[in-house]
Amino acid sequence: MITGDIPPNQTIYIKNLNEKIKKEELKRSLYCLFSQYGRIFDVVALKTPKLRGQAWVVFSEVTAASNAVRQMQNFPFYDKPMRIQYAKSKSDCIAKEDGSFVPREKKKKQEEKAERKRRAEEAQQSSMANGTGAQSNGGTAASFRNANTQEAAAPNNILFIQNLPHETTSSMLEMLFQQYPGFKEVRMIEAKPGIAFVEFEDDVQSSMAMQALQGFKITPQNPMAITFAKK
DNA sequence: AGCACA
Repeated sequence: MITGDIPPNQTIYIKNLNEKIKKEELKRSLYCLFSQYGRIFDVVALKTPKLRGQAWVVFSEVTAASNAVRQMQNFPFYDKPMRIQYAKSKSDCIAKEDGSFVPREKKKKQEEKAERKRRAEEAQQSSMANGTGAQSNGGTAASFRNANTQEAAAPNNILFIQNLPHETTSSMLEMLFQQYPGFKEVRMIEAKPGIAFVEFEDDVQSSMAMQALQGFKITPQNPMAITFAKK
């Protein structure tokens, strides 16, 4: 198992990222790519010699992180398969929320280790208690994501689009999606307004389109919620 | 390969 014995954490650690991608673009793309699994609090990436090619994505829920670890394992991202694990420690932005944050200063390695351990234990405890602190802002793409958080779909060349205005036509969606490589077709169902399926050649191309158009608003009230279609 | 938050 690639996750080894690292306990579940709401933050995932990603390595084997393409080091040529600029930090800001990398963070944006990771944000888009992983928002399908749940609400993201933060994406951390540094280009220092020790930390390039790696990133942390902080989710609001451990379940979202678990889906992401499973489903996106080895996903080809900028031509390199992502290697994903749970992070080894709690992210600062989480610690700040739950009050356990202590600004770090230079410490000896011994103390550092002890602190790691303490934090990991804390993380497990709080995932047991499982009080959900995330408030949903109903009506946005977030609520659709939440619906999919427990059972996320694996990457697929077909995208499932929700929250479209009922007036949306397939030619409108074609205009939007055909600008991305690998586009094949849009399918809508008369009897089910508000949703659509968009097919691409493969799942790399479909996920690039998903990243680009996630949350796209046809009207201000209708941010698109894009997930992979279920197989 | 590499586990941070400036």
